[in-house]
Amino acid sequence: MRNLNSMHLNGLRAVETVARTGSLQAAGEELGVSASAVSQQVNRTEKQIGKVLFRRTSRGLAPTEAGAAFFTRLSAGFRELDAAVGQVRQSNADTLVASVAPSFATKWLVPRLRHHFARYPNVLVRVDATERLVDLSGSDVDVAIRMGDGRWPGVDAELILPQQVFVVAAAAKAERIRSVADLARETSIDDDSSRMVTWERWFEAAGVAPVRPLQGARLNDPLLCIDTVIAGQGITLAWQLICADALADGRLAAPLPIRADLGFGFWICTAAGARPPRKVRDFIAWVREEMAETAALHARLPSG
Amino acid sequence: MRNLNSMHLNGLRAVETVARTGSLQAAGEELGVSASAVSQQVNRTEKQIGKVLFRRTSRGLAPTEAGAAFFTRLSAGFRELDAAVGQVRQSNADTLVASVAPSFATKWLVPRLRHHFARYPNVLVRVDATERLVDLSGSDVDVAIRMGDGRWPGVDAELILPQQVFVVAAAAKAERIRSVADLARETSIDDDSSRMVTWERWFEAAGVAPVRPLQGARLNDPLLCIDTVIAGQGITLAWQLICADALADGRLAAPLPIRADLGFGFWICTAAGARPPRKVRDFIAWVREEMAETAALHARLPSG
DNA sequence: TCTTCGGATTTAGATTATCTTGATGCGTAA
DNA sequence: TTACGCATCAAGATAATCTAAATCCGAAGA
Repeated sequence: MRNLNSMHLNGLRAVETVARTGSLQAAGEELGVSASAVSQQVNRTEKQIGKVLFRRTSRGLAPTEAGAAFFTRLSAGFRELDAAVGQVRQSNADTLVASVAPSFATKWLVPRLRHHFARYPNVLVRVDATERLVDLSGSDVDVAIRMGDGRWPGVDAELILPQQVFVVAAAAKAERIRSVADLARETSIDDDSSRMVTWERWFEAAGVAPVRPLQGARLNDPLLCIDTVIAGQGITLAWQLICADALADGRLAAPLPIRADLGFGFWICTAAGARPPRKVRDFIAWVREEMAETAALHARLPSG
Repeated sequence: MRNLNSMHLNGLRAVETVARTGSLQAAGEELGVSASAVSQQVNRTEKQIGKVLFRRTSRGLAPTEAGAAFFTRLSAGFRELDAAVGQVRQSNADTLVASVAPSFATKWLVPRLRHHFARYPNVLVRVDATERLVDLSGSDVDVAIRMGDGRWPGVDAELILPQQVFVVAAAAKAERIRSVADLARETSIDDDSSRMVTWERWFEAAGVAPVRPLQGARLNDPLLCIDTVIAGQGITLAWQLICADALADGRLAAPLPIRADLGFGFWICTAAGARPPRKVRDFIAWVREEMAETAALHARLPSG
């Protein structure tokens, strides 16, 4: 941008408009300023460029030939800018950005996205899979689905899927676990990506005397924990969403009948106080519907 | 430009620069303002667009995905503008605009232009053939070649080809004209594109008693007059440049031996007071050289 | 040739936009 | 925890830009 940085862009816009409309008056009208202002802009730009761009005639400004090629490219440039602005503005209307945890994206959202597309073909859903709790009013994220207790500042949150927490183990290992006391002999694979699910809180919510499983790996992704457990490396505390299919097909088992309610689940969140636009309300309604099936499935999960 | 007219272009430039450089500081440096100023520009632009374009991180601004496509097009647009400005600036160096009368362009300049190109292949000469006396400092015209007495305000003028004025007629008609008195029986085809050449001034300069030729057509182009005279429609006052070839090949004859000096000729003019750039000085030198041949040719012209 | 008219330009002052500085906040690295 | 880098905010200073009215200029018409 060597040439451009020393130019007044508004001057260039004035020049382009004058070239296109043929007079200062018309250009001024299009730009919403007086003809005088346009005149000054054009003159300044001519000075900056070092060439006379218009011949002043009694019925307006006519491009000099030196200017003709210039105006063509100027117009092309401004049209491109215009299109860029138009596109990014419009993209508001037809794309929806959902920020979700990677585990939720993998296990639930992405597999169902084609249903959403079938119903709302005009809306492109972009999934922003991140651990980070994004600031809904300070980013381009329209909606977030988060695991937690629903108490976040600055968001309106609706509980869409309550979750219980229970012990899971690979099928072979599960047979050795008949009671809570047996946990003390097992190695625990802990997820530290969330502060919500801990053995302490689980024993407390389950209302049983705490025992101490052996300390195994600490991973920062619940799905990683599940995979590690499936591989027979130990046990972990899980909730329905992340282990439903592994329980259903027998790769995992829930050896104990205790499903503790830690008061958490999945919430769908929008920026506080603002009525979400249509596309977001549609998306939320769609999530609720799909969630109904998921919740029913979870209720039928084998355990104990 | 529906979208663009409501935007601050400088804001867009700020956004583009930040996207490219990755931080407000760097962008500010490139734009020559403080980081704070860039921050304000970016924020305002985000407000105008209605979308958050950057994620604020502790080591700079990172584009949101919504922004990525936008920045691509923004950059393309600004590059186009930049190229346009660069081109029109540079075109100064390698094109030369010469404003000449149509008759001079046809009879002299255009036929010789290929010599100029042969010697200065980098310089594109654009011939602006117009009757109008252009304002050399208020247009993109670098040099003008004008017929007259050299007294024009605002230009530095150099006489390159003095011209005499004499009576011409088609060969057949010329035989009937033996003396000035015979002119009274002829029809005169007058050029009124210039005030310089009139029968009154010619008789005065020739120092002979005026007679009145019959009034024929009045045309606004000396070449048109010549053609009309060649067609046998009458006589006219001409000067060497416009009738040299017709005299040489016999289509025209100059029946009288009087070549009146009206004090006019062709002058090459540049904007007053300014030393012309190299390309213009080269052009003028070239014109002088070519003119030497032309003047020699004119001296050998048959007459009387 | 004179007048008139449409448009461009100039000028000065008023109004806005923009910038700078210094303070503040926030997240990462030491 | 502190320190650092960077973004942001706030207020005043500065500079760009606009408007209005007067003026200029060339073309068309009387």
